[in-house]
Amino acid sequence: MRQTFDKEQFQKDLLQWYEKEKRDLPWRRTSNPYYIWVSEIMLQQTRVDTVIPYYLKFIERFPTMESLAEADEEELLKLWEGLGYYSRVRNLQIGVREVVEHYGSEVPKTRKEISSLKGIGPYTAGAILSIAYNLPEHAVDGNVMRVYSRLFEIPDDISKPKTKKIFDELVTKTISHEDPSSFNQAIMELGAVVCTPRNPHCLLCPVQEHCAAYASGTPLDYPVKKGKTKVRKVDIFPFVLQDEQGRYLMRKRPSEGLLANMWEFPYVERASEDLTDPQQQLEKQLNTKIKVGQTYEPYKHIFSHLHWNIYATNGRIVDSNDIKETATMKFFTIEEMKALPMAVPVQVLFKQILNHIIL
DNA sequence: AAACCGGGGCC
DNA sequence: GGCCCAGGTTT
Repeated sequence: MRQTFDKEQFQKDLLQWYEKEKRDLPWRRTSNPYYIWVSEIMLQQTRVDTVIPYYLKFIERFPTMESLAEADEEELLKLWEGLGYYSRVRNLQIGVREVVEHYGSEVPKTRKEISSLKGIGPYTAGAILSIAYNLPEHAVDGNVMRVYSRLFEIPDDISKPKTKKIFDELVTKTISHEDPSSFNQAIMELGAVVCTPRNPHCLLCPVQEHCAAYASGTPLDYPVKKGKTKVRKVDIFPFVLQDEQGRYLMRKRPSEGLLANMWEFPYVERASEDLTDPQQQLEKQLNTKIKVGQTYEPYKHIFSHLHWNIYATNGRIVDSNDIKETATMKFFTIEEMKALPMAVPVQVLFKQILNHIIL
């Protein structure tokens, strides 16, 4: 650490600012470690404003760890619908079950024990320990790395796993032992509202005088991050297929991988240079004949690592006796479909169906 | 160490 | 269109 850094004054400036400016968020009105846990999982890679309504619904439905431990996965996924990263909620339930069964329903208070729980990595362990139990543990996320990389002009590439150790140690050295909970939340709050990626509000920053990058006029040079991921483009051909009774054929995705266990309209995918007919592909896959109807307006869905161009068609199964219903391939009525967890690109189609029926 | 895993907001 | 977000797990 550079010699001119005044740790005590830094903590004081930061905590005074936080006490005055902190946002009133639902999970800041509790120190219940289970509620903090839920909020931290939801906040992974997800913005505060998005999380708030999901958090309130989730806590209302599952006010205790015991109630969550007993929940059906389908209901969990439905509550999580639209948040993304659906394995988060399954891991959360697994972790909560471990606490109920092996820790007497008391969230453990050591990094070693809490880190052993499913879905709790180094960041979430530190966040729960500090926020709920007021222990001086580091909780380093993207915000913290950005703030500290500017405070100390850290030249290391934050996309490299090895670099994280530098930030863990810096936070451990500088964290307030009088109020670790507020300290960690204050750093994250600072990163969220002041020390932002593109437009840092340095003139409003409570720790401006402690910031090496500000002194050098280089905040935008930090954090150092490189490494691009190129997105794969795929054409998706979903078929909205009804049987003779007007029910819709839905398919449940595999239990692992992209959008695990979510429901979808059966689709085939095709690389752009492939010329095979999607309808024939699906007929072969389902071993049935399809009478196609109309096509929907094509639309896109962007994942961080994948770019879907979606060309949907509706139609009918010529003879629904061809389809042997299974746990992962069934006909549903509209009302039944409303209870199925569907990812956003699937909901786009479902909403079109609902609108068409009303008209 | 690198790949995988959603979705939305912002510039 | 690219980047970012209160990351963790798997390979």
